[in-house]
Amino acid sequence: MSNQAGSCCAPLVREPLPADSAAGLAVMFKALADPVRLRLLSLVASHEDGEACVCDISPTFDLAQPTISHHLKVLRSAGLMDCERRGTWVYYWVIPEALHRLSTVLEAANPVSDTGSVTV
Amino acid sequence: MSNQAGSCCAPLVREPLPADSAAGLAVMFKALADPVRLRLLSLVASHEDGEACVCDISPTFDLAQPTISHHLKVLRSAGLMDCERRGTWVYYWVIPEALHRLSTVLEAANPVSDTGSVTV
DNA sequence: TCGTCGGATCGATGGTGGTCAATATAGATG
DNA sequence: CATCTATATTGACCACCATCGATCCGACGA
Repeated sequence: MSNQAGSCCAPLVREPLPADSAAGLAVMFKALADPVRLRLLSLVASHEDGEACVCDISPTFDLAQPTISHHLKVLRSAGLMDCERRGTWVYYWVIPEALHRLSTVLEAANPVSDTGSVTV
Repeated sequence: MSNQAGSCCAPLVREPLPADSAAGLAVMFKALADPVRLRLLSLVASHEDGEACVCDISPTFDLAQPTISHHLKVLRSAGLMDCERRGTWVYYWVIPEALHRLSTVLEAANPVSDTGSVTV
């Protein structure tokens, strides 16, 4: 839910961002606006097979277990991750398309090529 | 300040994000975690010559003037924008390198090829 | 069936953030 | 100097959020 894919993928330096697109993007950026969640995302994404169970990544943080669970839920609600239960453990993985969309939105008009010349 | 350029530019899906890098990135993502600021950034960046004075973009929002000023300050403190006074008006512009860094960090390892197969 | 373990949910709390009215500052103009 | 305009700063208010302890649920093993 809350995935308004499609018209919100133009780099925001190219044309003014519509208000509704901005609202949707803000939800995702808000999910990234926390050091713990950034590290959680990175740990899961860079883990073997691109997925990890909570017990693998929890010990990395000096945080109570409900706090980790809360952050994972935020990332999942924002559409950045998904999870699945396998027996006793719950595995999380990153949704690459979500990251890709955000990456595209942030692309600069002139991606700092090595020419060094600016517009003119 | 708070610009630790260099080691924080590897896509976070490639390797676990160090805690200090995560803290720095979180500051920037936090600045983007608001619809008004996303639209402000986009309006300025897509404006003529890549810069705009506050009076150009303020009327777009139904917000009080101090609120706009506050959001612009957040974006500037995060290193995403800079500004300069020219006579009566203050002009803002986006720092492309900052956007580029964030864009790089969010790059997916496998940019969603159509194969659908995972890894291997 | 019972106890244990992994993980999610609930409720509370302290801190942070978005917003505004009021005020201050800086430049332009008379 | 007086005054107007454009923008920033201050202080306050309310909402939201990160965190925790307590509790609950689902799966496994004895």
